[in-house]
Amino acid sequence: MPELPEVETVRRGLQPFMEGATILAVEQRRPNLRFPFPDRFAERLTGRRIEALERRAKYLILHLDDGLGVISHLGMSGSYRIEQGEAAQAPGNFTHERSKNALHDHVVLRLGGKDGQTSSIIYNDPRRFGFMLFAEPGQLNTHPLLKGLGTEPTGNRLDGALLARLFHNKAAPLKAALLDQRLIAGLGNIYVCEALWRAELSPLRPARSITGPDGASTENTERLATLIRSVIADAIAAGGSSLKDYRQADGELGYFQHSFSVYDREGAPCPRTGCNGTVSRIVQSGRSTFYCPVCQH
DNA sequence: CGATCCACCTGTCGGC
DNA sequence: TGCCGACAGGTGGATC
Repeated sequence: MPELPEVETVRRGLQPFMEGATILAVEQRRPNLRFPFPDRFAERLTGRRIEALERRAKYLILHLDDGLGVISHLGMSGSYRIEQGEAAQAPGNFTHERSKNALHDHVVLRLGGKDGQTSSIIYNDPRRFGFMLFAEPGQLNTHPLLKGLGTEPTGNRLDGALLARLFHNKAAPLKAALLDQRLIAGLGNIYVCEALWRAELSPLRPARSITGPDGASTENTERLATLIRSVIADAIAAGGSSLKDYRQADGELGYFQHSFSVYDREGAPCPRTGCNGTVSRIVQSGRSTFYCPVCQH
């Protein structure tokens, strides 16, 4: 269930195991996910040291000691889990009571940490919309999947003035504009719905209608920018709090159980104090939008 | 060019 | 119970 906050939560969970670790072995169990694995995938990873694990938008990027970049995207259903100890010693041994979920374990990385501990990092992805690709040394910034990405909604670069510039002359509905990764990178269906609800803005409204003439900042762009940042920050903070038990009994990386104001709450009363509206579900660009038609204008 | 749709997959859930 | 359709957190690529 990965939007930016979930991917950041995964990154924080993997980082202590990955950074500084050496890749001892790689098991690639099928030829492709959404895309074919790169040629010599396992071979080029084996023996390398992982220098850093970075997140950009919804992508995870491993930086290896020979300059190779590994770009990992979780798609709709991808997840990583960490196994330590005996269970991790036998990748491929899933014949006994290992759940049928193991059917979708597509990649296993055996790591030797700087502390001498070994671990297995397992990528699972039932729908296989995720992928792993290489960026050759020095090519990360020009990689086709990364070069067009817009501004991160973390930090302070996303403000009302930037949003106004991005949306100036955009006829597309706010919902579609906020999902456009070339404008803001990392927002997905859930947090777009939640941010628009917080900002009391209708997802149907043309993006350009909240900017001033000539793309000037307005109260609306200021408020929306602020609330996008806060919803993402809140979600990351909540995901982070679930990190303490990232390794559950089954070894699954647990996602924070979000409680949403509108997402997936069709028919529920609008939670805004003083609003007597009901959460609606409509379809925009083929995807569900949840919003309150009473207080979002 | 920009804006819109579809395709890619498997799993789950609700209705009959 | 079983079957069937709708739907799911994303995005590259085809098409207009």
